[in-house]
Amino acid sequence: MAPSPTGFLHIGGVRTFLFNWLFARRQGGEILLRIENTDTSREVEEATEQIQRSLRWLGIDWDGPVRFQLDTAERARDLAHELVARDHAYEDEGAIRFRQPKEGTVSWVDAVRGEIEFRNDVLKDPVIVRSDGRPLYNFASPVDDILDGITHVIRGEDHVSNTPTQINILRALEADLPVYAHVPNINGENGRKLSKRRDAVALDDFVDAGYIPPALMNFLALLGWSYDDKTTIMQPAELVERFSLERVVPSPATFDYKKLDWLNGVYLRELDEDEYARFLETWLHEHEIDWPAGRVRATVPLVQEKIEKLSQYPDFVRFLFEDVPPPEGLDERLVQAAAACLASLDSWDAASIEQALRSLVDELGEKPRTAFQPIRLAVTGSKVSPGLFESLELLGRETALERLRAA
RNA sequence: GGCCCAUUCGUCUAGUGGCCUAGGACACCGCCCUCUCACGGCGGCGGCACGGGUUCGAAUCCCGUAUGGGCCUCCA
Repeated sequence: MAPSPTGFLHIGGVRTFLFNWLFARRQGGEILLRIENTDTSREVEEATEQIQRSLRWLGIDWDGPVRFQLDTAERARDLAHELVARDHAYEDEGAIRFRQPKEGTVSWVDAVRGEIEFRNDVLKDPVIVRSDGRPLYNFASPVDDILDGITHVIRGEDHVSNTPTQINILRALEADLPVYAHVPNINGENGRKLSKRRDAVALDDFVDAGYIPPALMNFLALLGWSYDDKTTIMQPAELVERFSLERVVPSPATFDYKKLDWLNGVYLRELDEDEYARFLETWLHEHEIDWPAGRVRATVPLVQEKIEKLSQYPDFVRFLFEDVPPPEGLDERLVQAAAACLASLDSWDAASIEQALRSLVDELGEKPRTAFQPIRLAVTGSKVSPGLFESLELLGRETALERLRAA
């Protein structure tokens, strides 16, 4: 995995890394994280840290220390001079250019796209070492691939046209070729390139929205890859067990945020309540919402089936943590009858509350559907809420009665 | 403009010449369940870009066209 430290990690890049990781772990191989920082002018401070943090959040790891491309600059320079000595490269205004073969073709069997062939005469002689002595990506990258013993290069399709040059360089260096796999791009919802302005693209945006790692990983894995014609839900371990480059499709995919929402909901519902509470607490903490942990934990059974993103949580249960303004225009007779009924209840639990309110509604000759709605509105301040009886139990008798009387 | 790549329901995909009157999932619509919302169940809508070949037979192979994309930096 070889990001350049020019900013936050783009979701398309995350997906490419995921394929690298799934492949390496599936094969029992090693995966390296190499930061391609030869363009010091574009380097963004913090980016290296942030990239690692994002990958770890998703659950992607790597073997050994992080490598930096600049660390091998000297070695690359030496090899460039060697190429000059052997007439495979030449000096040009202080820089060094690689001399492409002038005839014939260069081709490789791409692990996702099959055979790809370029004519050598359309390839330009690329600068491989700048006049200031720093190597450029198209040279530093294959050189590091040799140095690191890279067997498989899995990267975005935007690198397809760099590949013939890198292969020619590797051949001039008399090195073995790695297997190349060029995975498709990810498009935004309009089928065009993901745009920073219109689409959520930074991994942090997804963390903020309240997606959880295994759900996002599952979703990303399915963008351009499938296990078979039926299976959708796959935990990280299952993805590792099943991944193969042969089943990566060559055509670009459009990011479907609604499907991600659904998938995240599936994962959220599968969590046990304590895990769910931990995700909630982390998310709330990061958004500086300071609600008591015990009560947050108590809301879990009320919300787990209802929301599909953690970011929907605060609005959904706010009435349990903060005051609600008394609504206007409710059926006063009904609300006050409910208050009286609940005031005289022996035991304050959801089952008793439900039983009492149901018989009240029955006595009044109302339909449950229409009768419970004003009560919900008085108690939660909203027409949409968790289950009414469970909500009342958790709210406590005192507060519940206050709100009913105020309405 | 040159080179390279891609093209199955709105979206992600299954499909590697007969198993396809093209399967699944999300979305959407309808019904059921139901205290709202959700969950769940049942059903529905909807697709092989186009044109030529090859073949007894093509979503699958070949050619062309169209559309979309990538790259053409002393960026990565």
